[in-house]
Amino acid sequence: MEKKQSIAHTRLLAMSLLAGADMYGYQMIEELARRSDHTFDMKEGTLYPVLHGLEKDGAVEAYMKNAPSGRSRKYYHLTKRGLAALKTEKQAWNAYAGAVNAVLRFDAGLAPA
Amino acid sequence: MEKKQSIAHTRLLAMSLLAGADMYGYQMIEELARRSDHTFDMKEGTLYPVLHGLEKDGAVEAYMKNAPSGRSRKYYHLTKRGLAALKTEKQAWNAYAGAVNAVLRFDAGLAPA
DNA sequence: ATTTATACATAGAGGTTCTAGGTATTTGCG
DNA sequence: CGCAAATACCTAGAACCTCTATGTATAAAT
Repeated sequence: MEKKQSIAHTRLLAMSLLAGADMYGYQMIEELARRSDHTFDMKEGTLYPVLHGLEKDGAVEAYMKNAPSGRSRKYYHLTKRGLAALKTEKQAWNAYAGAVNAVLRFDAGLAPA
Repeated sequence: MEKKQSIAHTRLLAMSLLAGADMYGYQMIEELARRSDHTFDMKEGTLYPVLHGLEKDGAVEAYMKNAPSGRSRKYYHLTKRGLAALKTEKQAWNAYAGAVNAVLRFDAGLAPA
């Protein structure tokens, strides 16, 4: 019974990655692992459907581009709409994380007043 | 199509509440809303099954107690085992939140080096 | 040459939260 | 008092999300 890794907020993380530069899926997984110091090890079966969903929502646009090797890769670009969605989801994340921390602090006996 | 509120980490929040004092389910929902400044509005259909799961795992113990009104309430108490689980899940939350923030900071152009 | 890594993709399993419904007691209000 | 609202518990099934497992194909490594 392996423990599930629980990467919620996949959309947020994906859009955040694409805010810096266009990337292809496989690259995003590697970058995410690197930037999170391997806390995140997102699976392909998780990311690709999310990317397709973002594309359907108009948050990202895909285009094919050849690597120097000649290999074809599918790059994703964050659209203006996607940038707006990212901003919204960042705020939601901050509210969520802040609320969890508030509850945890409370139990630690650091209740305000 | 109402947006789902996504309260992951329900177990963590529930155990954290019980770390401060024994509580009954309905009270936990109210307390959670209060301490999170209404960021969390947990549903009964979410909490009760989670409490039953915690009980099955030995993380909490339940007992009935009458309110002054005479009404019977089911209180939950965090066990030693539950306290240990809380500690573990707190660390997991901190790692998770830290990793998300690291990725978000990266996109903000604050990459280290 | 054959294995490994890269790169994309989807179906189905398993887990989590919500919706929606049910039951019962207590409080508030006209 | 009578009725509505709030309190308090509970569960089944819908909906959603992530993982496992698998498939295909190309490039790199040995």
